[in-house]
Amino acid sequence: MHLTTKGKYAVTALLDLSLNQTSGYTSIQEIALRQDISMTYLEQLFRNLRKAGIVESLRGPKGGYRLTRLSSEINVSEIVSAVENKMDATQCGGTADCDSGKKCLTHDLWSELNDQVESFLLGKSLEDVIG
Amino acid sequence: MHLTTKGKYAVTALLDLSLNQTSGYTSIQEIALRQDISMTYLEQLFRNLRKAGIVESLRGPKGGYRLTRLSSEINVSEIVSAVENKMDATQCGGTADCDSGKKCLTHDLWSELNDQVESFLLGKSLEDVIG
DNA sequence: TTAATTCTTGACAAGAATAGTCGGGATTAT
DNA sequence: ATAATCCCGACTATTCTTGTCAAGAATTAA
Repeated sequence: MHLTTKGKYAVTALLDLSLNQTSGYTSIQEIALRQDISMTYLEQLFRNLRKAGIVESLRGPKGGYRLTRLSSEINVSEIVSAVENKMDATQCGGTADCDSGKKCLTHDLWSELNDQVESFLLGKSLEDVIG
Repeated sequence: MHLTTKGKYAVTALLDLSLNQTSGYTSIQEIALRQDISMTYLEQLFRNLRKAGIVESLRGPKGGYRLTRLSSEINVSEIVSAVENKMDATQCGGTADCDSGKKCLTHDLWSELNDQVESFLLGKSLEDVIG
């Protein structure tokens, strides 16, 4: 299971987007400055957030990004999943063939842990986090 | 948050130890063979498990490791903590000074996630995992 | 006592992943 | 047209994981 700065930056950036929401779009530069995150690195993350349908973009002056949904309709799990490689804690990636075809000793343990984390993050919307 | 093969190997090895418990000690080689884990890598992990007071060792022939407590009295959280670098999900490591002295936007979120994971793993003893 | 076995320790190395950079291209408001 | 901004792919540096290795210390069995 990995939760790295990728996921954390992404959540932070979207919270920033949510908090400073105007009628228009917010540029990556603004977010990068406010949250002290490398701008070019943020660009990479926003590519994935866009592919995942969490934000939409407009190019050119006055361009930038905005949320596609209300902040109450976007949960942390989908944000993290969009940018993070593998949150799955099982060795086999969930296929349960971790011990030469069979389930290994610890499969159910890590699988349960996945469920715990997943359901916690699913239940947290951006709005919830803002509090 | 990191959960890597270190933590998983450690739990697997201790489960193996628990399942194949005799009156004496079990060598790392046996465990490595049964669980298909690099022996020299396991040695490293057992150093930490020993420092953490989870296992005790005896050198020489008939030597090896054994649990210091009943498997019902050893939980997964302490095993993972013993070998894994940082399970803490917050950027600041819990000190809450993540945003130039103040709590960052996401501090409470990751802190809560920590608690979730921690309490889940604390509640799982080796015996529980064996089922 | 000697040899074999096993843990103990520290240093080293390969590979992968993260974190971040860079240069150029496409699009759009003004 | 020009400047702002997103878009994309490739590249690099650093860190972490995942080991390996060699030498040493302790213990048991013969």
